Amino acid sequence: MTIAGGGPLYAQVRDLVIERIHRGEWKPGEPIPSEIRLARDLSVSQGTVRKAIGELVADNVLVRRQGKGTYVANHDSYRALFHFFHVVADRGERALPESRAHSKGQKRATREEAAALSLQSGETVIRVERVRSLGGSDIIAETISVPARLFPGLQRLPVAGVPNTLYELYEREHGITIHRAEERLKAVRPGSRIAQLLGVDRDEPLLRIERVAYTLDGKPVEWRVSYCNTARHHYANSIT
Amino acid sequence: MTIAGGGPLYAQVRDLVIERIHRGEWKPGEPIPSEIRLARDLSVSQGTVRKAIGELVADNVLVRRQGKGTYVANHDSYRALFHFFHVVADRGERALPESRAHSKGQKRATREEAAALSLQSGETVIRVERVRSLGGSDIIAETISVPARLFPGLQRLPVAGVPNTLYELYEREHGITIHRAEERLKAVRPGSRIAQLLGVDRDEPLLRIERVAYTLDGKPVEWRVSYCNTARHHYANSIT
DNA sequence: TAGTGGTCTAGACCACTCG
DNA sequence: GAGTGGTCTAGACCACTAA
Repeated sequence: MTIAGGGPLYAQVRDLVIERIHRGEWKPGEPIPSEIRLARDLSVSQGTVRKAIGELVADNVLVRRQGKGTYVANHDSYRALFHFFHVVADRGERALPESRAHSKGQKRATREEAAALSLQSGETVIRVERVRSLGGSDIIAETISVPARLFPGLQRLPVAGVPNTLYELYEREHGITIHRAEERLKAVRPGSRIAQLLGVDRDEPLLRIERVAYTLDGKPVEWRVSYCNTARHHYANSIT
Repeated sequence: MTIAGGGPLYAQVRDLVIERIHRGEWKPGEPIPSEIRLARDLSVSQGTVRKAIGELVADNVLVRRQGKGTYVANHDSYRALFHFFHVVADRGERALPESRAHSKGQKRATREEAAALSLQSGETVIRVERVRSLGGSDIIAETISVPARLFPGLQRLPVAGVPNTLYELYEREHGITIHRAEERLKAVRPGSRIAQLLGVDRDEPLLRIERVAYTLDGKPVEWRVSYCNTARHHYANSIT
């Protein structure tokens, strides 16, 4: 272990752990070897392994459970709900939305999609359109685009089979873990199609949320544009 | 040091450091004692001090500078720009806005202000209204409310003297450090006053940003409602 | 009781800053 | 060269989990 590329030992250990997770050697929800075991295998001290793991825990890649072990984080509904979904009712509890996909297809990437996802010109994307509701009201209309080449088999999934929490699907079926995302928000007037889907007037202001989602190794893999009716809901953000 | 209240030693050290900063014993921009010095004074090992300081660095309370020392973080324009100000031009560099305050007064808190700032009924607030511009265009109209009791002397500041980066003023003049904030975003139609201030039509959708800002010890000290013209700008958010 | 993560110590050496 | 933070080690003991 002391021979590998530059940087401190703990950083090399950390990168090795990331590498093994990324290669699928250690899968989401499963435990990784104990700190003592890893230290012995890599010929470093437990403290060094501990520092490496500590960084990955802070970064939501691993989860420690005292007395049991250290696990690869898996992105269940709870994480999806509190981490990536920021639309909340003005009054009432935070809740996971219902989803109803109404369109799904494989197309050549538009210029916007190609730019957001760093695609070659002419690459194909799988595009899903759906409406999400909270407390029975349709609140969000969104279009989701992913590179077809990264999601083999997804094109054969029927529209009705598109799950509510897509990031779980990406992880479970395609081994792709969404790790971070960048969002851009604007207030806009809806086009006629969006207005119809949400049942609002053409002059009702909507919150437009554009999101690019990235994997653990920093590659963009999903582009999403959501139009949100914020009459009785809002987008919540914590700055820490 | 081994006698104090519950919890691990490093947590007690961490809380003690927070306490000394909060009491003004160690001020923003100044160095705190070295790790070795602290360890000796508190009769703990350097490793324990190091862990305590590490948490505070991760939390943006302290800043480490190798070879020099550990400093209490100070919220200069740079931090204000990249940490708390999220409105960015669609094209072009990230930039700090210009500000022009046009109203300032001391009033009884409205119900909304009292709720946001946990005020007693009848308490007074200082209220500032201003317009912020980016690249020469007026982009944001906002109202800022703070409890008068926490900002003595602020009421005597003339409107023209309201600085661009208020959080620096809070810290420098009143010893109040803004540590975190909660924001709620909506798309709305502007009222006539806001429309006039920003020079937009009454049916132009605006992004309404409501913010409550908190001190290091978790008390709300500022309430801010901003209306933002997002025709050529957007609100940027990173989810990590 | 065995195995895991969590805390704490003591000491070594390295990298950086500054006088 | 003295002082600071940064890395690494070795070992001890505690707290929690599960068989």
